Amino acid sequence: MNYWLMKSEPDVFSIDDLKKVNVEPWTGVRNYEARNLMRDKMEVGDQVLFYHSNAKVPGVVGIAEVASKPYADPTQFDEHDKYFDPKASLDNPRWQLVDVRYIRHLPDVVSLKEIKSNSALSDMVLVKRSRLSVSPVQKEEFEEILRMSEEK
DNA sequence: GCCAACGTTGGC
DNA sequence: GCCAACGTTGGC
Repeated sequence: MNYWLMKSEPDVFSIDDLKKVNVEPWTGVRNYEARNLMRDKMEVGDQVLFYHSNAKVPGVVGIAEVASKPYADPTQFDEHDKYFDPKASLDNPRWQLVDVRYIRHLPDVVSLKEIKSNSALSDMVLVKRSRLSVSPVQKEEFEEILRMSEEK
């Protein structure tokens, strides 16, 4: 069992949107490191911290899980899609994704500010590599964030 | 809306 | 292979 943090802009796709659809293909990742994590490291059932970026209060808002094996991101082949990639082909796709399934909202948002001020979380990849949209999380970090939310 | 950080592209 | 130019992310 692995743990991850995945960012989404709530104006584009929020935790409420995920709850409505239940399962969502995580389209649009165009960063090789994030892709490699989804392609090579994620397993069905892995737990995901759902993070709102570019939000009024950036932070972790819910829990999701990895719901599929990796497969080619279909938006890379669609020339009308904003994520179209002319260098990708059906024979040789560049971008892989996984499906993500809604589990639950956290009782309270755990903000980036709170995460940064918790010394137990100072090694989080989220903190150290702020622009990476898919990042690994330690089990202890995952549990600490749940605890912070429940304690509010 | 600004802008720092940083990843990507492409000329050489 | 270097690196300047450019584009994107995401906090503030």
